[in-house]
Amino acid sequence: MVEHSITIQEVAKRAGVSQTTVSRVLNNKDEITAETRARVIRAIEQLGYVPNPIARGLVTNHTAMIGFVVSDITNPFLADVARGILHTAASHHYSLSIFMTENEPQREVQAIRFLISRRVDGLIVTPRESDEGNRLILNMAAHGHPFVLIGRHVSHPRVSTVSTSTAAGAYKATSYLLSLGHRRIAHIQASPRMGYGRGKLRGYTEALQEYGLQVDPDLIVASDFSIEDGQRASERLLRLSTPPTAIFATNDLTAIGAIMAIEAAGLRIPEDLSVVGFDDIIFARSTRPPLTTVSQPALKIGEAAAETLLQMIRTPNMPTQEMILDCDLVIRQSTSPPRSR
Amino acid sequence: MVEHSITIQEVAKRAGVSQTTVSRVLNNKDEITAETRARVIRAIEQLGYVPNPIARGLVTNHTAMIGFVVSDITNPFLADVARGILHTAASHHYSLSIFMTENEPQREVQAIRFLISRRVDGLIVTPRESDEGNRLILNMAAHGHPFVLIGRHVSHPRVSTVSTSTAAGAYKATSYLLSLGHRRIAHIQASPRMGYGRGKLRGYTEALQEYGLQVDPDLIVASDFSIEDGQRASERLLRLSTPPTAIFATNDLTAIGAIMAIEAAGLRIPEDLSVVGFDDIIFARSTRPPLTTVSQPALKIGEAAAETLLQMIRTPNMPTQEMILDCDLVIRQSTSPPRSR
DNA sequence: AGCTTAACCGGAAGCGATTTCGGAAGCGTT
DNA sequence: AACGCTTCCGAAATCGCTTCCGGTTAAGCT
Repeated sequence: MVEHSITIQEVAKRAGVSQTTVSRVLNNKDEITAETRARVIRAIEQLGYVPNPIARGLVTNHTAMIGFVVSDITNPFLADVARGILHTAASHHYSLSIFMTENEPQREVQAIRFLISRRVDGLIVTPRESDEGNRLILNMAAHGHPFVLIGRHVSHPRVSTVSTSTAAGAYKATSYLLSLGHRRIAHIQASPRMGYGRGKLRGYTEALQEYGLQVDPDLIVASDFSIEDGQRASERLLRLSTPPTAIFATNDLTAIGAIMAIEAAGLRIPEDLSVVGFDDIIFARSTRPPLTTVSQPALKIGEAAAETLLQMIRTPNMPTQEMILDCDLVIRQSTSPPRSR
Repeated sequence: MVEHSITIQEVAKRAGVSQTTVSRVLNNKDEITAETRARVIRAIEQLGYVPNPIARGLVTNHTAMIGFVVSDITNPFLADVARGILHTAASHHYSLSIFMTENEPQREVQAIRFLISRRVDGLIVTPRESDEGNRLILNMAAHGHPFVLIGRHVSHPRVSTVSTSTAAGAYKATSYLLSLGHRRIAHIQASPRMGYGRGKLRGYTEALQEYGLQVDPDLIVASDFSIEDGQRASERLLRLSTPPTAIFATNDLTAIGAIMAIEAAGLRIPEDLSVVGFDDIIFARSTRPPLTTVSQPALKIGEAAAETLLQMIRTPNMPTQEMILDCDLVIRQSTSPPRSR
């Protein structure tokens, strides 16, 4: 249905040269007289010729497409990561193909397979972590497909990682709460099926231990990365016989859920309960009170991921990159010393 | 670098048939004996063969990719639209290529050109509206490329539209404020460079006129679709000699900005000032007070857009579709009668 | 038995680019 | 004048698939 678009042949004919020559000026290879080059360029412009990347891809085995498999584009943090990827991909004339897994384990595998069958030149994946997924990644990497993983690690020369120091971030957050005087600090943890939460738990634990505190398993609850689930998790916490005086949530979405649950219970933040989140999404500023949280450079993560992926595509035996970006505690008004000691 | 992947030839050899036959079972065309078909399928499975869509695309002139040009994937409303598109695209084995314009006029044109040069089978675009963009869309549609536009209209047999009754939604919102007793109702309008705000202004105006009120140009301010810009716009409103008692914002982002500005000015919501937004993003629930807003079925918009695009791709001379979905006022706690009359 | 027809399958062309190989022309050197 | 190098360009093969056209075989009909 789409009308015939002009081919390299027609350009060649018009310029009075061979396809070979046209191809050469297109990819400016080899030497070509300034004059013929000019003639070809003129023909290209007159005809409005645009090379067909499909045909090109067939022979070069490159598509100039990268794939992004993401759990949930609706999470503002991940949307920002996507924006970063989009930026650098576009600036390198790469297109981005997105696939959402909605946190369903087997859909990660499905996504990777799908995008590879579409012949993307490389893949960025975040953030689930399943054994099956890791196996597939390893397998595909062994077949030469480059990967960059965000926030998780797989050991193979064709897979790089960009992540953030989430453990350090969690440590900062928890320490801050401790320094305010809190002793019963709950942690809303990423549910095991999300992968991804190990570092934060470690940072949380270390901070507590440094203060000579035991971690109380009652104070650790699992949640999906959503407001609703954060709400549910917090309700469980509030029902405890001796509830926490502070909640450290695995991300801002769950923290927002916590805020809503706390408010619904008729308690006040931060007077009755402090809460801190993770990610510093834009909406962390618009809660009441504004959310204390650990910021992650989402845009930079995306850009870095895309940048290293493009490098890996360009140079096949590049050594694996391991980039770790910093997290910073940003203190707003959802935290204060506990009411009574 | 990517290892050689097996081709249809090897499958054919292994199954002891011709490529033609393999191709036929792949696309289940023509008649093939159950027995040969089984043999071919077995060969495919044994070899783990996956057809190369690049090669296929070269001859069929279809890529099974659709393009999505979006102003800002970071806007939760648009992220939800994207999710809807992703859903139905994936379920039809189409992949989605996303391009962001960041609301820069010329980048819309760039995005459309880019995606078409990549040979996508069709395009979904939202929401900017520039003359140049419209011209290009018209031009490309005339070349047979199918489009579906979200929230805007271009008249051509190859371009369909899915939109929402924003005028009716704005009318409901404004009427509600009027019924509460408000008379000075400001409107934060989508800045002209965003396109897209005409309907809302109309609904707003009609509601006012129905109450016998003039629209006061001082009460209409323009803003980009961001929290920050909504904040700035609201600050201007608050500096008015007789400020409004209610603000109807063009979307939830600007409404959130309004809430922040109002609070920063030491005023209370809804006692001193009511605010209503548009879209009903998830974070409209997490502001304090929760935001009264007009909901739009973002997910459905995306799904409908993708669905009609796929239909247009499948049947070249399908009549244009015009789908209009409903908006509903959802009343939360950011609105109340004005303090004094 | 002989002929038509339908069912099933294969050969080869072609999609639009890149790339290999080699040829022609121009130039300097001996 | 002959030779060898560059420099510039073209012919043709190739990538992996679909599709057109036609051939073979078996079934059906008279």
